Amino acid sequence: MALKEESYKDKKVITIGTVSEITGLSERQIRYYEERKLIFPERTQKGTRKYSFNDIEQLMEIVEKMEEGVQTYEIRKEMLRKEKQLNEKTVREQMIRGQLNAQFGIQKPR
Amino acid sequence: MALKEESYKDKKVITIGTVSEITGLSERQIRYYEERKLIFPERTQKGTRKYSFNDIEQLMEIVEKMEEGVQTYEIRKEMLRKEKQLNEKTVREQMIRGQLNAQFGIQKPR
DNA sequence: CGTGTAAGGAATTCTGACACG
DNA sequence: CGTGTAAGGAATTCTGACACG
Repeated sequence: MALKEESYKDKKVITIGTVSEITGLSERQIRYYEERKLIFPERTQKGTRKYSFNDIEQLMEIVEKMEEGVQTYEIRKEMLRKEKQLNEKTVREQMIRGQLNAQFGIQKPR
Repeated sequence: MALKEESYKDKKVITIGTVSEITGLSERQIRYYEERKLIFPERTQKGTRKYSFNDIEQLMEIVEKMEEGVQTYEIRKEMLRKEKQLNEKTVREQMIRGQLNAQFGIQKPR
């Protein structure tokens, strides 16, 4: 798995002006979508927002939904739903892994 | 090839303050290494420097060299040398590809 | 609801220069 | 050579609010 590359995608290093340029959204819009809990930038010590490439992709998706007339609240619900599914999937996988380990896994030496 | 991921690495989106934070270098140092042609940030319309993750990695390497007592001029020479090697390799590969194409490649229909 | 805008302040970035060495 | 710093100006970002609807 390209873990190293992923770290670039998730690192919050981009200022709002640059995000605005890339996405074509106004800073007002970007801050508003944060208010509606659709994106979660980090803050520097002085309070400046920092976004990741992932945030930018998320914003692109939001733009598409908005163009379809979907409201921010609906977009948020959809996000939460998908997150929940992902969590359930992870739990399921870990349970299976746990059972496999119990039967065939490496045991601690006694 | 992970082209999409590479695009994150090469995209110039990070301001000098953030680069300074990540690398531990002062802004003065970062600007100086640019003056010595060791890194090549882009500029916004208003003149603000923008760096990529690649630039940050390059800076990390520069730091190591500097700690070994290597001067910026030497580091630059090394960079140019490596670049030249890469170019020669590419040319060589393309020549081989060209020859293969001439003998076995897809021909334009007559 | 989603977004524009003017307002005032704080933080960021830029350049050219002086300093030390 | 490599880096710190004070200087002055320009551009960025932030928040809370009013506006339209």
